[in-house]
Amino acid sequence: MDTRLATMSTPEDEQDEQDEVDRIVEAWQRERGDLEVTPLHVLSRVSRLARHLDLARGSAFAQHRLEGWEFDVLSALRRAGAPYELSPGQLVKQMLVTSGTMTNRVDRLERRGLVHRKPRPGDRRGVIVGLTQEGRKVVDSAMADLLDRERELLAELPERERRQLAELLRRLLLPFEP
Amino acid sequence: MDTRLATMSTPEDEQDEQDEVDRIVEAWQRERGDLEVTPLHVLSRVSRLARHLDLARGSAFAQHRLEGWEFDVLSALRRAGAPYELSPGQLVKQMLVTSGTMTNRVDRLERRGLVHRKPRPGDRRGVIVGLTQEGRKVVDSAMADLLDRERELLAELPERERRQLAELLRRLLLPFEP
DNA sequence: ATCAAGTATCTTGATATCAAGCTATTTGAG
DNA sequence: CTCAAATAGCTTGATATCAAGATACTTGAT
Repeated sequence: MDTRLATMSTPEDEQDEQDEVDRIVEAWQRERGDLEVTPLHVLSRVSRLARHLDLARGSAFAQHRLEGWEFDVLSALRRAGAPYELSPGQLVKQMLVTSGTMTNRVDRLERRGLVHRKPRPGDRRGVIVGLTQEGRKVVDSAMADLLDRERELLAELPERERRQLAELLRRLLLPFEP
Repeated sequence: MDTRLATMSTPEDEQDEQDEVDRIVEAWQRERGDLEVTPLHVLSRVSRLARHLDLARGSAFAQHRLEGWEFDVLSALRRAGAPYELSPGQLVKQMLVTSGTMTNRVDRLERRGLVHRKPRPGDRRGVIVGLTQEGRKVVDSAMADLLDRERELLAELPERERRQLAELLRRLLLPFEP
């Protein structure tokens, strides 16, 4: 199959080449002409980009011996501000994971000395998770590296388009998190 | 905290309210004024939207008793066109998973009668994975439901903005998949 | 004062995933 | 023709995740 032909046949003449999603949409149109598959142009790209981003994050954190999910927990505590403490329940809400998952994450981070648990004063059901000094050091340097890596990925787009993109994504996101 | 105040203080006066990412960026700016955290405006939204999309996909597939990863495999076979066959290696390349993962996925789909394996003619190392009739029926109806659900999510944006968004995402994606 | 309902966290069992390595087969250099 | 390297798919062991439910405590209605 010659992709140059396909490029010629697109309605708007973008100078850019096809990406994987363009090929997927084309295949669906060939196979199921009866379906309106254009939503894939936006949402499949969101999924695929998130997947690549996840892999990039993984490599940015590797130097700090951190998994992506470990960073997520530490950074939530870090940006909460001094004294860098949150309950497991608050962490669960921010990360869209189950409580069992969070128990496991905190267990592991505690074993590595990056966070500590303490009883919550006045509510004996409750626990407070806090950053250790080591934890804060690690998350601060990992965050700097993550931002460097993210800036590289965004280098494709000039400032104006970045803002546009952020605004369009916000509008899709708002129904989920008002 | 009163979010109405925050809305007033944003530099550009968008009529929309804050989303979770705006709050995260604000928190980082408060805690680490020295870091340039604006990349999060795009990339954290991509991650979060992908997560929500994943959950939405899950509920769209539930009626068909399909997991998201099962649909991914079936749909790759479906859009390959008749006779709906691909090698495990081709499936691995399309989905960014390891070969062990794919073996497991195909095993499970085979047990459910949605795909079948057969030896590849002329190469005795090789295997060909193909859709069964049942598999094709299931993926066709699941795809229709998925697109319905995706259209709902995109209802926020008029056609013009959808195209814009797709084009901006393509530019970020191209370096990964030329 | 009592107790049902709600809340906060943890436990258990199942499973999808990955990294690393294994086996069988094909390819290509000499 | 021979054999090292490449390729294709599978196996194994470890782990992060989830769903469901257990445990312990708090709140609120009566």
